[in-house]
Amino acid sequence: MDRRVRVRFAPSPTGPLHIGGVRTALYNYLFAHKHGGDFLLRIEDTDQTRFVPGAEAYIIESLKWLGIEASEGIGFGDGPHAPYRQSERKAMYKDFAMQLIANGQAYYAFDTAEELEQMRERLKASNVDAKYDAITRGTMKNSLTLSEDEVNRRLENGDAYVVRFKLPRKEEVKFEDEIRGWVSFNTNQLDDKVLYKSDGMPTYHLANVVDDYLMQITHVIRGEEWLPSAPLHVLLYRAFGWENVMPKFAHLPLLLKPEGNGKLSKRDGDRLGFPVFPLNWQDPFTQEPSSGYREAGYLPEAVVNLLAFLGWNPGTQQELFTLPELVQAFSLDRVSKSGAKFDQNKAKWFNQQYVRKLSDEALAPFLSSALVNAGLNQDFSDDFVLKVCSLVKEKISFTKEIWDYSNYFFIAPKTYDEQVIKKKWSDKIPALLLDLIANFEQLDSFTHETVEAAYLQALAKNEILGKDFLQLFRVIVTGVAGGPPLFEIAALIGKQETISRLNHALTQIPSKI
RNA sequence: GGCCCGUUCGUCUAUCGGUUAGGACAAAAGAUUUUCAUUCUUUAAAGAGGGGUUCGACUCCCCUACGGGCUACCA
Repeated sequence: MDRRVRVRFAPSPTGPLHIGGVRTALYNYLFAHKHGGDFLLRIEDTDQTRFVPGAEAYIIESLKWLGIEASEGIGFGDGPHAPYRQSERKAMYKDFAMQLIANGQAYYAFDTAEELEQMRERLKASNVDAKYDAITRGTMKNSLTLSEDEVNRRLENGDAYVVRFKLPRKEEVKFEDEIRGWVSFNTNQLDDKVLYKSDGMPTYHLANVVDDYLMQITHVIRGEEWLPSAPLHVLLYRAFGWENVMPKFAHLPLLLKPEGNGKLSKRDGDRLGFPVFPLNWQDPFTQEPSSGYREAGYLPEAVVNLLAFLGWNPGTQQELFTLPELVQAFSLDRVSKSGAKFDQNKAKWFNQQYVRKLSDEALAPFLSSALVNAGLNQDFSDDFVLKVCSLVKEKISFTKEIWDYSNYFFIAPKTYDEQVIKKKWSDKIPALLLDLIANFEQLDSFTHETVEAAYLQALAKNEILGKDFLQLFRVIVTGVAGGPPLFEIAALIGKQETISRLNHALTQIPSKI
């Protein structure tokens, strides 16, 4: 039985999507495209208490920024299974819960929070696992212990109830995980999970299984944190009689904190010195900001590439992959089993590779927006900006660094690298600068070749060696000790500006020594 | 605590019983670059521990240790 591959990414809108979630979405996307299938985005908003305004839009914007486009679902155009937001599917879950009750696979439970608490306290005191299971269910207030009349009375009365799954006793549940191989659990360890909550919403377990069934999902690719509840899901498919179309499971290794302990969490925010979110985010309740990859100067292609390699590799030496290339190369059996720590250095390297590949035209907007911020955007031509990009491109690792490395093209330096001044300035310098200025004045064509020739001529005349002056010359023109080839910088900023900077140095620097 | 999953250089990883255990990032050294960056060359760096199975184990099995996840009317 060959079914069209259909996978889904099903986040909860409880905050910004963190990169672990992004990677899960990416692997789903890659898998779907690899097999010519569908990738859908479903929003699992069954917990109304944790709903965060803006989170859903954030998730969609993040995926779009990264190019991880869904073929159907919220934000990407509804498909045949709309709605894709579980809160809007609310009505249909109850029927499924009732179906299970009718089959004797689930039951009503009327226990209050206090009663549940008491039960747990009691069991803990006697050193027994505190769970609502085959043993304890007989001591609680549910449709298994209460008379039919009493249950009906309570239901008619509108008493609060939940629907719990009646877990079979001492049963070995096995399934073959696409990444981990055979995994088995004993139902003794599990509890009678709530399937349907007293607020009329399903829990994750019910909604997830029902929706995956209805949406004809063939592969469930999700984080390892779901592994312990996978047997419950398997049992649910059985209880519904859907075992023949049960999706295959693939539980992804977790993304760990770089400093060692624990999985990367939303709460890590900026504490780690690198973004854990794709986009900037501000918590609507606390106003607390969190930074994102986009704003930190990462390119979406780089983020996709580096995330793909956290827990997967192609088995070849190739490390740089475009999204289509990843689709080609991806396979679940090359996903590793153990958690991966995020490595900031490697992330930076990936980004650097992509920044270098950028055309000047593609890089220019990042510089232009910095110019707008500096109020200088009117003063320079597109062509000039493009040339600056070309010169500075290989110096930067992140797009947002471009201004730091190129501001002297637009603004004459106000300060000079002190170490270089201290080391290289001497009494012979002013005369040399004067000659340089004179030579430059005579140039009709101000190119890096003519500038260099004029520079060499002045050096020779003053009997100064290049190694004693070039870096000082650089500092005089740019203010800083490093950068692209100096004569090209001079040629770009032009004759007048270069001369003006020399004059400025002549008047400013001697007084500072 | 219980259950489940995992464990190769500092980090991401290759290896699917026989290799001098390979690559990348980071680190160190050198060359190139008038500078910085780049680039190139080189160096250092790993199978958690203990038992088996086998002619042979990083690879298969068991135990221990360690790490992680789950243990809600959260997902």
